[in-house]
Amino acid sequence: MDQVEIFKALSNKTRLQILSWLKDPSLNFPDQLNPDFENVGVCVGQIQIKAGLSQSTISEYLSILQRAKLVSATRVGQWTYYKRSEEGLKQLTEIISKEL
Amino acid sequence: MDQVEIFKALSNKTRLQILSWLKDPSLNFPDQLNPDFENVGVCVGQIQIKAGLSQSTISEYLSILQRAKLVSATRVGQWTYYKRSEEGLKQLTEIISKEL
DNA sequence: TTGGTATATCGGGAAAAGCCGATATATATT
DNA sequence: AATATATATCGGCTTTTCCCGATATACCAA
Repeated sequence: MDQVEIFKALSNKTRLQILSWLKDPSLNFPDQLNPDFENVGVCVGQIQIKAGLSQSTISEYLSILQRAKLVSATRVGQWTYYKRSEEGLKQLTEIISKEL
Repeated sequence: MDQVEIFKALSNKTRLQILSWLKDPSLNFPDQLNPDFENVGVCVGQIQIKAGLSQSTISEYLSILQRAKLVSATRVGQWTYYKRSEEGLKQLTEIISKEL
C-alpha cells in the first residue's frame, strides 16, 4: 500500500475526472454498448472519447489508476472494462483519517 | 480549492512525513526550543534536520503544503512556525468522501 | 487466413517536480 | 553599523510526468 503512488495517481485532472465519471456510468456514458456496464464497468474507448485525449494516454492513465488500486479491470472479448474499486477507495479514506 | 494541487502536495514521501510528524510535535521534535510550539507549530530548521534534506528544499516543501492549505505558518521573530491546518485537512476528507 | 476493431506498449519531445548550493531578505544582538 | 542566525528565493541539473504518434498484441468475424 504505497501512499505516494496513490496520491500521484490522483494528481492529474483527467484521472480525477475518470474516477468521478465512473461513479455514475449510465449518466456519464450514455453511448455505452454493453448493457451490463453498471456491473462490469466502462470500456477504454468510451472513456477516451469523453476525456478527449489520445487512446494511448487514456490506456496509460487507466493502468496508473489500476496500479494504485483505485479501479479494477475486466477483459471481455476485445474490450477492457474499468470500474471503480470501492475497496481501494476505502483504503484511501483510512489512510487520510488515520495516518495523515 | 484545487484538488489536483492538494494531491500533488501529498505526492511526496517527505511531505507526507512532515504532515505526520506535525500530528505530535512534542514526540517528533523533542529539541524544539520554543515552549509554546504545540500551539504555534514547529520551526523550519527542526523539520529540516529531521527530514535530512537541504534547507531550501524543506522551505519549498513547506510552502507547497501551505499553498495546498494543509499547513499554516506563523512568523515569530526570525522563525517561521508551521503547523497542520486541520481545516484544510477536513476539506480533503470532504473531497474524497463526496467528489471522488 | 485475412482483415477489422480494441487495447496495450514503445519511443520520444516538452513540461514539471525533486533536490541542491548560492544568494537574498528579515530579524536579533552587540 | 556590523555580525549572526533563520528562512526564502534563485539558477540549475537530474529525474519524472504529460501527452503524443507509431507499432504491437489480442480478439473477432468473414
